[in-house]
Amino acid sequence: MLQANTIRQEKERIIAGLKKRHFQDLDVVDRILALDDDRRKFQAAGDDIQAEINRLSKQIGDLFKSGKAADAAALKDQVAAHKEQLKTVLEDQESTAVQLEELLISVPNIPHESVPAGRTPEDNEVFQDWTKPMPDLPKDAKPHWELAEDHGIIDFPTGVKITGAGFPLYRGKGAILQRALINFFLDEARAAGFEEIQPPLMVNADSARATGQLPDKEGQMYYVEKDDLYLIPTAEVPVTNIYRDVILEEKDLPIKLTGYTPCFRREAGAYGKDVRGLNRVHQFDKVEIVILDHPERSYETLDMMLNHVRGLLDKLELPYRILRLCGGDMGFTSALTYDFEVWSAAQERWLEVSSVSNFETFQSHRMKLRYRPENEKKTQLTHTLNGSALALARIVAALLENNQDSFGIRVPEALHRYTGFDRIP
RNA sequence: GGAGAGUUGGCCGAGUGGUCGAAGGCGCACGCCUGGAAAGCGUGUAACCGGCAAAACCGGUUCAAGGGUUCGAAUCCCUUACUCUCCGCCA
Repeated sequence: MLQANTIRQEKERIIAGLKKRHFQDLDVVDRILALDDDRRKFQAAGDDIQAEINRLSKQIGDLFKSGKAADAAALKDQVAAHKEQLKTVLEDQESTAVQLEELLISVPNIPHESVPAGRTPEDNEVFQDWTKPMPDLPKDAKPHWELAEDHGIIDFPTGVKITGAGFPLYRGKGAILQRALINFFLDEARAAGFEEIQPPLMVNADSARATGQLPDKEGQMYYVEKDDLYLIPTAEVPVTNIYRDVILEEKDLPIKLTGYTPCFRREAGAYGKDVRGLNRVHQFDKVEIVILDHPERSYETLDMMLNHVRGLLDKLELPYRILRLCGGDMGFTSALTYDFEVWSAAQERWLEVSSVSNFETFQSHRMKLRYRPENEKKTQLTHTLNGSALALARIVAALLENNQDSFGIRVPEALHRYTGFDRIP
């Protein structure tokens, strides 16, 4: 969430940014500034009254001690009058603050200057295209859900029986391939200097709010009412929240974390051929990378994360392209997002497998994640970044489809030491 | 799940109505001492909001969270969360 101060100081930039997002309610900016002014007026008034009450209370104490109870009683009446006054001021301040908070939380992050204009996914900029040849598939090439069934490695119907649609059941080499990919991704992240985290898979509302899933994506998360907990839609939530309400030292930055978790997403209302098989599921595995870094170098860090993901896809020998999301298609909390898409040869479409974003201070403000600059007293908000590195289900879809031949499926070499086999079946 | 005890600053810990943003210790920073270090000595060491664009300074808030009693609450009362101990259950 943006800070009222930032909006006051950089009003023009904020409005331009909101326009780029095609955010409708532009005069929310003026309403925020007006409420913020009110809030500060109420606070100044309240502080003055409270200071007077504090002063009088001290006097009363002194009077009692020196045995002048009658004088004290007169002052008590004064305090009582001030308290009445204070009560209404505090009520006004509180309701103003609540309204201000509601407005602030409704405002999305401001896009980075490099974010392309545009409204829909079609307007996203192809930041890096695939220039090498595409896989040459046999005439009777099959989509991954047929391949998976043929080779008995993913059992969709039994997943439906046990749980419901969108909960795939992996068997035999299919299950091993999952494990192999997870270990491969984790090892690569560790080699790149990320600390491995194994976080809780459920989070409380405070955590979901801090990273921005609440209130924006409430309907996307599975919610356990009895215990008031949410199943995580991504490791980003528990991993970033490690540093909620923390003040770091400047020298501690950057902090680089990685974690594998299953991810749970309700994906309500999604049906049809675009979501068949592994294209969109309610539970999938993902290795996430999270970085907390200094505001001055967060965009270099974003580039570094891009390189990390490129390396993974290169090693998996998958054709991919990178999109720079346009203002209208970016997530609510992000300032700049790159999506990685792999080519799914049998379906002849691109599948999103990674989303790498810089949130600047949007999450850290909600999260109260700060750092103390060297030799300075005042704390600053840290920048937070994260990316998938990588999400499994669609990677598996592409691996199966792109590497099929008339005998089965070839496993890319980088995975052999993890799978223990080089072909399916 | 049942019973009991707790929750105070970066950490440990004192504090049962005013002199408490909070003793003391540890840690950390700076200085003295030293050839250099350790030890010792001294000084300092929370966050947030507002006045204010910033610094100095001033005001306000914060002793798990929220509410209440009181002129005045870390301290008394209520609610909630969490932690620990014992019992029960258990991968």
